[in-house]
Amino acid sequence: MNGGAVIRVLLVDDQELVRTGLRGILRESFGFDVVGECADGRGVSAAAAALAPDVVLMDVRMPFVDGVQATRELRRQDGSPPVLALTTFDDEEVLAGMLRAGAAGFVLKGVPAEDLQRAVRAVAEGGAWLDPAVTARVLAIYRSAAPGANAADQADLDVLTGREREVLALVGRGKTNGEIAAELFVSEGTVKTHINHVFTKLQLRDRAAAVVFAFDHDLVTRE
Amino acid sequence: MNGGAVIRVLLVDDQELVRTGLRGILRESFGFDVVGECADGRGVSAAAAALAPDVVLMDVRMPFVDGVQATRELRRQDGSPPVLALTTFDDEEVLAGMLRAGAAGFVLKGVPAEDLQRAVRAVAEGGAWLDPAVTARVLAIYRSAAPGANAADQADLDVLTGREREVLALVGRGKTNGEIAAELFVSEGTVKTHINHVFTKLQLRDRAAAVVFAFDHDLVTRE
DNA sequence: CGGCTTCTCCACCCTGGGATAGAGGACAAG
DNA sequence: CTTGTCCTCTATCCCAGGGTGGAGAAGCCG
Repeated sequence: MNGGAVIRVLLVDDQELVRTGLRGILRESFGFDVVGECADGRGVSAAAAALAPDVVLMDVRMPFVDGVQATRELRRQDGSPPVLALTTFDDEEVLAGMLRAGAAGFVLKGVPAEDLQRAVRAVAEGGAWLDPAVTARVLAIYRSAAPGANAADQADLDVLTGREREVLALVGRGKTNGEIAAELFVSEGTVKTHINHVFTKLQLRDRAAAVVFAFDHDLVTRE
Repeated sequence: MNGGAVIRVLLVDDQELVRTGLRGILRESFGFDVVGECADGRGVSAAAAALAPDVVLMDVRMPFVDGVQATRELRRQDGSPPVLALTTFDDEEVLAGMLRAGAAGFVLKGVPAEDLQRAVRAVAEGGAWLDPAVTARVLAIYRSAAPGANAADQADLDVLTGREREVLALVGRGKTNGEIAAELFVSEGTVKTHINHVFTKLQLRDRAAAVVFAFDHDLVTRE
């Protein structure tokens, strides 16, 4: 997208002063070009479409349309530039909101100029950037959801045979016995047998409980 | 723990050459003091207890006891120093393993010396640090698990009445109609009525599908 | 007031799913 | 070869759960 050339930046912040500051910081080190500015979230999508920036530097708290909304809207269009979120306070809700809205990075105002430049560059090149101040919280969430989170679950699961695990996974996705039978090319009776074994081994009452179990143990991937 | 004073570092890496390099980098900028070294994961806990470092710089791939194991063992003791993971390749499994083992940071070998110094300092001071190269993947996981993940769900849920949501939440926890009836002090027939309404409104086939729905929409808290 | 929603309950019917008790074949370990 | 595990399939029995249709009470709102 941008082969070592100048990085085109779109600034979005309601305060003129902040925009001026950002402009200054980006001009300090060559390699950046502020191609446009918006004073609030309205029109960001249009500006991005017209100016084709490599990255959008987006404030969070703004009048009319805030950064979260604007980011969500922008990211809905494909080919849209990545967003680097910019905010003064690292509120948990704001952090989660921006990242979930599709922001590729998150920096706090008041970081050294050099860090900001690095963040913009990282995001513009398709990477991600997190301000060290918020990394700890993101990590905490990551740990509770990271792949391999079910290390301890093995203890429960390894009493099951491979086929039983397979069936349980399908039960966990809400399938009926008939569907499971069709999917595995066996008779419905066989499915019932496997399921009964699963129930017995895991002390589950019915398939609803099995679905709960499957989710708790990450046998199914969400949505 | 360390009021602006020198940061005491314990190096753990099987390659003498790497340790030498790290020593060099840390000596470059004053403020660091390498108080000890280990050539593999064995003895890290003992060394940490004896030397009381502010941070442990831990390689991942090592003979005998690898970084993940060593970190897990170290972090089990309270008062143990934070661990900064150090590795050459950013394998997903390694990343997840170290962070889940309790590492407070993750850097790739070959980062600029300055970044390494910042990472060590951030972690030593109780913060966290992620190498920009791995930030994107951590963010991806974060997004799928972050608080407020159910913002868009409201659209589906608000077709339900309060009572229906209540019933659905209990179905989602694997309860039978009888149990739900008892819990809500109504007859089982009433529960059936509510559940049927839920099924109709949300186009769910049976209670297993309802459990899946409940989990997908965070109506139930995991475990 | 009359209409609307929500919550509650009842009665009927029918199917899917779960419990139980088998049995045979494939394959590996001992 | 025997034992054991796993996968497959069969054949009952029976009830919780789900479909349908209706109805009364309470509350809200124009």
